[in-house]
Amino acid sequence: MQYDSGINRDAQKEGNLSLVIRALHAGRAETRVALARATGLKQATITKIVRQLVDWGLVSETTGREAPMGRRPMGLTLNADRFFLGAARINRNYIAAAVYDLAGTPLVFEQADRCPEDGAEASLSALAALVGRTLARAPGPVIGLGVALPGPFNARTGRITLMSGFPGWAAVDIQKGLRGVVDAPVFLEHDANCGALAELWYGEHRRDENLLYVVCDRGVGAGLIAGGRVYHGASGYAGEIGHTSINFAGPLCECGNRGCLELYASSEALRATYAQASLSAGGDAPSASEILRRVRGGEAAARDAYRRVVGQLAFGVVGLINALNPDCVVFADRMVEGGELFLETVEGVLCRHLMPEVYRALKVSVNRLPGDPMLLGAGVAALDRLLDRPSGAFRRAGVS
Amino acid sequence: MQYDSGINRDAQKEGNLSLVIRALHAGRAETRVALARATGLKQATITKIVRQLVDWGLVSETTGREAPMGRRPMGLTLNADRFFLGAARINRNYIAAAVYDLAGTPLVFEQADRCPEDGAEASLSALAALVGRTLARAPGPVIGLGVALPGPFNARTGRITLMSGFPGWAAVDIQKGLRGVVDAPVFLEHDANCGALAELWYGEHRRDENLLYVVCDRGVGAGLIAGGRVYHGASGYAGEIGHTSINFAGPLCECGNRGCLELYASSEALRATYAQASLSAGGDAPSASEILRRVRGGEAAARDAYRRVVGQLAFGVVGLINALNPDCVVFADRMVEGGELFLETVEGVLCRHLMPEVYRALKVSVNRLPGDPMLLGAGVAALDRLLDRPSGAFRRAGVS
DNA sequence: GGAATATAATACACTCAGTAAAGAATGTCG
DNA sequence: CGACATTCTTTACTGAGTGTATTATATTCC
Repeated sequence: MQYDSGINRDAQKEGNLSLVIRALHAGRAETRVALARATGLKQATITKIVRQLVDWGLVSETTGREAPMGRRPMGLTLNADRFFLGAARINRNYIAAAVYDLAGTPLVFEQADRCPEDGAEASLSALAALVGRTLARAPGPVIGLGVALPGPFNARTGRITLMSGFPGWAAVDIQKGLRGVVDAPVFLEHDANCGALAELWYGEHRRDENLLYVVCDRGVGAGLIAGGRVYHGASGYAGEIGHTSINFAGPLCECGNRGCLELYASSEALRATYAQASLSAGGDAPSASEILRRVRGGEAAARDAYRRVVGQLAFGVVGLINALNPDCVVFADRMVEGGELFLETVEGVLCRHLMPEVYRALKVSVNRLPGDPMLLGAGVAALDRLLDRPSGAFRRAGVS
Repeated sequence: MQYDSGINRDAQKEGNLSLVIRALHAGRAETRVALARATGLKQATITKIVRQLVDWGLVSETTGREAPMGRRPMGLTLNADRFFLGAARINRNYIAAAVYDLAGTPLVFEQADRCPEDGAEASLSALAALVGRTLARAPGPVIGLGVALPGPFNARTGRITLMSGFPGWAAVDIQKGLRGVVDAPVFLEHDANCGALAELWYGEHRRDENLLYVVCDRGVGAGLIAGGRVYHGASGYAGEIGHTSINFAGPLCECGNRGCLELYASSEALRATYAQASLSAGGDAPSASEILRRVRGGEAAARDAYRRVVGQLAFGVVGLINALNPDCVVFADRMVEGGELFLETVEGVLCRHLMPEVYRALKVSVNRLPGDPMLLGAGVAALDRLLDRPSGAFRRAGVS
């Protein structure tokens, strides 16, 4: 396994380029002097680097804001509309593709239902076609394609390693299957990590280095950012908390374990809890979306069931927070759509079960990004990795 | 907050120096060519760097092993006995100090009982005196002092932030208190992280990048290595799993939560379980050490109690493993001293409660380092951080 | 207005970490 | 011995970052 690799002259330059681009994107600096301060590099160096970025068309100079004294600094802005990011997503229910600009604005978006019975080969072809169509409508050069996968994957082989509901997918090389339709590098990422990245780049937590992104719909998973970088763990299973037991005497799960979090905190759990509580076992249990509508509408039984299930989700997340001590936790996906009751319940549980010192320092929030945050995050994942070698990404595409 | 800082020429050089030293220490390369391959740097560069290290006295050339053809390579060895590491530890029960060489061999060791009633100021003075005495007996230059602390601390202020059994300690600046008695930089680290570092540098897991080090005695905690670096989390509380609830209907804990792991998996829990099971509630419950002796001796009641408590510990760790997906888990401290029964029990629980893909890739082991692994780890913590700027550490001390 | 001052950005010579290329050193093999 | 093969060093070179002086542009104060 390749350990850390040495810093040759190339790595030095690329690293500093990346650093400057990231600082500009995050709004951590808007002038050359500020960049020098933020990076620790000297002004002369920043001048050189910025000139490079301006040459590529990635950065523009604007009239800077007023200064109390001295020469007014030139403002620097990342041009969001000159390079574009491709994004794709495979889900239990659908496949989707999009093109984003560097500000995270979706410019093209397409979605299609997934046909699980089609088999992996055919589904991958369908996704490739969808992606090809979408990226063809991009208004400019697409520098990379990110793919949000519904579960852990093997980064070396480009294959999903485990995912109920995706039989046969372990046999297809997703990265390879998409490389043909795109004239840019393709990057795979777990969708929960995509969500975390989207939050880190475009959400309310851009300054945080340690972020926990909890996804809860039919399953429960988490994306992890540690020290500003995605954390995958040894084999890509970091954050797979859905099958962590929160009750060792609980009911049997399909995974063979007992009392898994998914049995207590998921859309299915919500349906079961609601059906049982409302005693309406006569008819079919309403869908999770319907129950969530009733929660927002104020129906007492729905709210009770929701409170209970969300409380159990929060209880499961307590263990994660104690393990990771993140700066912030963001919840996302369908289960958060119960209105203000969600955060109320979660914060109540966290307050009771976390150590006070940890709870006080913790920021808890719900996804507020418009659109599909994990699809956006797929684009971010591509950008994040492209910034390991910025010149490779922007120089070529910039010459137009 | 200082984000990533730019790579100036200095950082480049120091980074590559560090990389070479780490590669040599880990035995990942023993010749210049191997170093070039391992780091990605060119041979000419390695020649320069190695010359520097030889000048400092850190590296020696040996007669290399035979080669099938061509010139025989010169072997390179890290001189373990030219620079030395100071280590200190504060614990519930004792304070300790030691001097290690770079091979992790203890050369000087002193220990003293802690007097909790003395107050923080006096205890710190006692520790400082102990450290001073110990380091004075070092056979050569001590390049840094690492201090293993019994709980989370604030790296900025040098203060313990929370620790039951350490009243008043939040008010004293430990780093400052020790800086006076040592003519070298002082570094603080959580003792669980120290253990993890010791395992990473001198244990059986030197090639692993993600390591989980579980410490269990009167309390339960964990040290985390992510991507080869210690992971602290947002405020140093990462790995504090002792007060994670594994049973939301469990008994009340002193922390205010219910069913905390510490109530089920600790030396106190072992005593309680054993006392209850053996029905010997008439007399005093035997000490944990005594029970562990009986476990090794084969007493059925002791083994039953031990199995149960260790099983609960493992159950608590399952959540951590699912969250982090480490390459390996190492258990340490008093609770592992039950002989082969420990690993048997732990592996049984992990096998049942982890996802098969995660369990299969996971290495589980028990601390086998001689002596006090966390005291050794304190020294490693110092070394690890000194290697952020190797020239600062070795150049000065090398001129003798 | 004009001088003094302050801040931003650039120009230019310079430093030195890393490198390409050639050569020296040291081994095996026929 | 000479023909390889491999390791290590030397030399001249490249170029990223930098110190310093200079230029550009603002405010302030007389």
